[in-house]
Amino acid sequence: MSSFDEFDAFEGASLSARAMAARPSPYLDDLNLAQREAVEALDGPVLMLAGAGTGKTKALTCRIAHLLNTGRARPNEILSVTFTNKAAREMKDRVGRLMGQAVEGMPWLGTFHSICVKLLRRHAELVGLKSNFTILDTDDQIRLLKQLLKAYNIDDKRWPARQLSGVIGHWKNRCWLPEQVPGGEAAAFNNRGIELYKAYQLRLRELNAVDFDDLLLHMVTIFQRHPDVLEQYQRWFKYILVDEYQDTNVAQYLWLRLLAQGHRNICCVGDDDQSIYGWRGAEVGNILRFEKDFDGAHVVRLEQNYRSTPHILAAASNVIRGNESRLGKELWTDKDEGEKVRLIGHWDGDEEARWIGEEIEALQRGTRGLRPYSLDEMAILVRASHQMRGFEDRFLTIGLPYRVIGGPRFYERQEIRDAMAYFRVVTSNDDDLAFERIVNTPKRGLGDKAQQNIQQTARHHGVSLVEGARILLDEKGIGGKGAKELRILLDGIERWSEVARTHTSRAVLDDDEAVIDDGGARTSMTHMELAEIILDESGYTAMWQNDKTPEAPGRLENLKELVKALESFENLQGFLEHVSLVMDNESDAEGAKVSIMTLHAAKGLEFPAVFLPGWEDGLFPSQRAMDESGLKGLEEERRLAYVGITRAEEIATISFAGNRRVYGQWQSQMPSRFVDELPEEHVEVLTPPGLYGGGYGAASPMSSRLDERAASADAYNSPGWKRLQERSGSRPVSQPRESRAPVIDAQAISSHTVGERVFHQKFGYGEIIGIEGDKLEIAFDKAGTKKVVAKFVTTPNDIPF
DNA sequence: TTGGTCTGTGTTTTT
DNA sequence: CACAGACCAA
Repeated sequence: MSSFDEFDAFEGASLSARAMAARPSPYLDDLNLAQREAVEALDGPVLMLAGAGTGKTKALTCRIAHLLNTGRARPNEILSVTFTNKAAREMKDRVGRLMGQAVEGMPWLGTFHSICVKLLRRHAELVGLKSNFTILDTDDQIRLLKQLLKAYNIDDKRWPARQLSGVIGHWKNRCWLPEQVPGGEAAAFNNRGIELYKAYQLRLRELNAVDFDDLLLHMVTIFQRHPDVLEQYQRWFKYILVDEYQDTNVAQYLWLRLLAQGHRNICCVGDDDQSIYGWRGAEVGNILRFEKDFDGAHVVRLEQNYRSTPHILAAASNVIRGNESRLGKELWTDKDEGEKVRLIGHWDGDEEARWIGEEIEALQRGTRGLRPYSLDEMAILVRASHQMRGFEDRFLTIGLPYRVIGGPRFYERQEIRDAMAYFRVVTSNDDDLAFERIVNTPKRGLGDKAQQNIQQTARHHGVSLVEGARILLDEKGIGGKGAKELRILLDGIERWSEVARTHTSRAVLDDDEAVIDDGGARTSMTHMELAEIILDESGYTAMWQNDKTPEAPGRLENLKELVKALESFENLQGFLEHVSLVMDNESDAEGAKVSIMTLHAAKGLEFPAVFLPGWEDGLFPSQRAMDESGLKGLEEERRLAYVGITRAEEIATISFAGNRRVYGQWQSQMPSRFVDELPEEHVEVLTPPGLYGGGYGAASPMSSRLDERAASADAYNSPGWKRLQERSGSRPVSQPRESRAPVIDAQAISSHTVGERVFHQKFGYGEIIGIEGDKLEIAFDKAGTKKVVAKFVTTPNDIPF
């Protein structure tokens, strides 16, 4: 059924193994003692505790190289798991480089999910699925659950599908099948959670579909119920490596333990201090418990840091010291001292954004004896994504190029999901969830009622929605505009499906071009052309072409990109199989830009200069984390702080604001408790230009509870606050708002007039309502009134007057 | 069926 | 404040 090329027969083992073992291992010379120990301890369980920036990936890839080089295993016998595709790719690259391109494949180096898909496609029938099952994205999942709630007559306003999805996800992360959910959880989702979970799983099986969590859950189930299958893989995977072990959830842990049970050749790499995904099921306990789970485990600590200066490391260490349950690690470096961690308080969030913008420009120029930094070397790491807006707004007005990392991923975008839904329907006509998504996109006059009709007909006849729709049409159960449009759509699907079927593979030359009989005219096309035709004929492309919102051109661009991405696949089917798991967001590489991202997104990255704004209690540590998870939550927040600080190589700048607009309301803020955990001797307190000497809480509106807190003696006595007061001293109340003279672009001034219609990259169309130097005040059609720099605005000539 | 207005809500996110 | 989802009127 499926090809077993990853398992090709193993011949001449001992001789080749011996020949391999005789090879030199030059890569070992590059390692420090601890790294070398971790690489050379090949057999038995190994826990590599790798602190931030200690060369973990290096050790991991060398270990793989060593396994191959000593002939312990061949590339296809090593199971090597990561969490992200990016990490998997990087490891593949680096192993390839170490081995001199000699490593073809490493078919089992990948994410938990992509490896599980591969395995599950082989054994799908053991959990009642066909091997061509579809993987649902979150949209599909929610839609399915909504239908379920409706069927169960549950008010989805009081009990939203999102919440149910969360509950089920939580259980799946723990590896509980519906019948295994413990009694203590029975009250979940209004006492009906377990019942609904069971129904959901049933429905998924009917649809021949799985969600992301199922990929692991099903594999664990299969391993547990079919010892013969498990044994086959236990024998095949001679060595197991796991990256970011602190992020594994129970399901992943069980999966690994089952596979490692035989030979126990498992090497887990991780850092308990960087466990920041507890809220989505990761169990720090997995790494804390490792030595108990794997008796006689060899524990290696990587503590020499190659990334940051001593001041930065000291600051990070001192913060993380506040956590109770740690395996214990102390990072050290032989780097020169460098700059102290810089700490600065601001009047409010706007001030903070303004200051950081200026500081970035100053670093760029190279000031105070520091080397000049390129924008690519700088990053702003925030706790919550809504903090990004302030920086974006500010950077847009001053014309500072930035890039936001970790926004909606490419394949999560509406237009990409829509397009993929079209492809899904075409490749498998019975993909009901995909059909549902596209049946009225673009608008075809097929609203709720018509769709319900189709659903009913389909269910009544026990067929797919596409089939049901056809029956409904034939029975004249639907009329008017909808009927006509539906007919066109169904005919289209039939036509495209035919092409997709006849056009099987690009790899086989003879089949390269599909030939369809189109009213006597012979047409041939590639699957890329087919994709374009689907999007055109369905009216989907036209929908965005007619859309006047500023995002529309970008969406069309993305669709083009999607079609281009098809090129590297054999056919639509092959594309769909991979895309849901593997597609990454596009890297907009052109030009140096400051990166803005969340602390979570920053894990694993490093930058010479890092800004950590918004260190205020309630924001960071987040109030919610503390309310919901108490001390555990606070400790995770603290690890987040640790991750943030350790991203910096040379300069770390922490800041907080005394006032911040939260949900439109001004609130006064207290400095984060983490600020007080910074070691004073490694911190330099900076003074913002124009910091009021008067104090933070006093001048702010007395409207909220937080306000009272800030205005109380407590706030003034907080050490972080005191320290700032001492160092910054009193200053006159009036001060320049801008420390730099505005640069005036003479051309810009002369080329715009009030009342003119203009176009802006980000905000779309708008009308100029004011001009101030080189800044234009523009009332945008969609984005409201903003001040932007004139050079970012164009006068479109296709707009009359 | 559509689109507009209203109401409620409001971390972190990979696959 | 800003956005999504629900609800209601045409």
